[in-house]
Amino acid sequence: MTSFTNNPSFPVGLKVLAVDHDIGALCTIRDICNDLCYQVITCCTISDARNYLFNQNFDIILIEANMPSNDTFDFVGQITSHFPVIMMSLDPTPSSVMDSITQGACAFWSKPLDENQFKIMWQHLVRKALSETRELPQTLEVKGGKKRGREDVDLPKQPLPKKSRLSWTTDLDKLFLSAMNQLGVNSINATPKKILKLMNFPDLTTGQVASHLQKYRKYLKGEIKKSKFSRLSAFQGHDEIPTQQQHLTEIGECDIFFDLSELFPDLVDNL
DNA sequence: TGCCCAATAT
DNA sequence: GATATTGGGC
Repeated sequence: MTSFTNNPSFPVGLKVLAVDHDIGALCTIRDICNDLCYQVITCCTISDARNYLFNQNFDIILIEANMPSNDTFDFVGQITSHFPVIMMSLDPTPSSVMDSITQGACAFWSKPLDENQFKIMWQHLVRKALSETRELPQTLEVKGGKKRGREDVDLPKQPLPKKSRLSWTTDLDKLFLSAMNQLGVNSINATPKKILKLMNFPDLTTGQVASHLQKYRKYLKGEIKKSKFSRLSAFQGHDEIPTQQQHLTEIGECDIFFDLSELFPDLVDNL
């Protein structure tokens, strides 16, 4: 996986249960999950899905909305309080989308499935964890084995870990500088909220961006060295303060965007 | 109010 | 030193 694995927001070995009567769709899901180093179990019926959930734990469940059996949505309603559930369909009618969401599903995906959606599907896991237990995402690695019933007492209750402070990794800096580049380094548009929006990084806060922006501006004014601002400088190897144009060239048109396109193809497509 | 940002705290 | 929080100003 990418170097994001050293970021606490990025889960390792996400464990997925995929339920679909369409074998071809299950093969696609299996291939994508294998590409992404996710663990995946596939099955064709709700009944099999129940058995899997009874015997082992999963991080996230993917279910075809138009299964032949008529108990799909009942099943979904029973499990969404314990797992993030994503529904999917080749034909996402308003009623099937509405039924999915009212049963507690966290998303509805149109087929054909897109690997890019899988790359960020763990956001639902993070959101669920934050809303229910306030646990940090890094505690969400596969726990394995344990059966979960419907009652909340079956959910692991760990002492709330103290929220660790953000570390501005090279990857985060790339996102930050890319956002700055898009907004204009010296532009009044380069405000924390807009930067945050462009960075599109899960759980990053405006305050954290604002704090980093403050440091970045100190660097631009020459009050601190580049090496003290960004870890990127460790391999870019020069300390002079760029003009805006130099900065655009430096950050926008070279290898950083190449890296970004690998890490965030959907982001770069939108540039 | 919400947001920004410089100063200050941890 | 790096990041989070505070508080005044807009």
